[in-house]
Amino acid sequence: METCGNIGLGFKKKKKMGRRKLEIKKIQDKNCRQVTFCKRRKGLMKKANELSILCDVDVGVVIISNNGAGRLHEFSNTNSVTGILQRYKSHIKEEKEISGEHSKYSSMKIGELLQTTERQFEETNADGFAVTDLVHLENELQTALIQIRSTKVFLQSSVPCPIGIASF
Amino acid sequence: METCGNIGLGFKKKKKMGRRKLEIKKIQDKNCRQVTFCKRRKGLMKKANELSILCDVDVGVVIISNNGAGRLHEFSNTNSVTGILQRYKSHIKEEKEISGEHSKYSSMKIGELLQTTERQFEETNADGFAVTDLVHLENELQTALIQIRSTKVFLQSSVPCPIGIASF
DNA sequence: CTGACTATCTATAATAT
DNA sequence: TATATTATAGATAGTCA
Repeated sequence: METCGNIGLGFKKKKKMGRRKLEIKKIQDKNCRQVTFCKRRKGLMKKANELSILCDVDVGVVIISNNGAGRLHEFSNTNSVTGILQRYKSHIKEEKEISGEHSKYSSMKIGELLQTTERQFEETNADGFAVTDLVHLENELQTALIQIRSTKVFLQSSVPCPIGIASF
Repeated sequence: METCGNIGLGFKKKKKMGRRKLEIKKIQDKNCRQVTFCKRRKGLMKKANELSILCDVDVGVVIISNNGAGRLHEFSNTNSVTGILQRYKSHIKEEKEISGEHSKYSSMKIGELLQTTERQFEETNADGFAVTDLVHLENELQTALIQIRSTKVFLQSSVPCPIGIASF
């Protein structure tokens, strides 16, 4: 058996060899790539968590694996800028629960959501801007984005879209 | 001088001591926290880049430092889900160039943008969903989000908002 | 803030289970 | 697939420039 890394040596395996230097390029062996992905993903998340604690900063990490399903992995210590990714994740999870129940947002039609957002924006504008209103708008638009992305994914994969917008 | 890490030993400095184990909690000494932030941020970005190459996956990292300005640092090897953060970054950069010029989007009023998006969505719907249309919608909404976040930041910092929406 | 230096700590490649 | 092991490559704490 050859090494599965990027060294390209042809030697046969020995028991308990330690790590060897790794060239940074795509790992060709599929199995080894998966093992490395599992390890390094875990390591990256750990580093991100440590950085956020040690230095008191907000950190967000997203990883999307191409292997077939395009699975999403993420770390986030906060809910501000990276909050959209958390919501994205929970939305995907929600879709996988093929129970007929939908959240407040996923069961709303996108067109309605846009109209509501538009109306709320104008109302907000009449009284001048308020941060809380903008936060609300932000959430609305993020939700619309999530729905659009979901729809896009389902169209691309030719799978029936389970959320409310199918009724358009 | 004492060590500035999280060890809490009271010994005096010696020349060229190596690293010592670090407890994962907020580093109290401000200077040392900054140095560690600089190092570990760099390390995290490197790891993220390596992971994306070695394992052929999409990786996005965002770091927002609280220290005063709330600066944004990021890594992204792709433009898909994390693309919004890249655009966010470039938008912030653009704002810092206080030249009177605005991009196509930043000079558009949010209300107009929402109406345009709404209209485009309905037109798209008439012919059924198309991925390219959804991509376009996605971009529109992301831009609206960016503007809302910008406005929010400027409101919170009590600084005049330089982009087009101030005319509302 | 960055950039070295160096001793040490930590992550992880190869491998086996 | 995920985890365990072990030797080693790589990251970095403390420090100075």
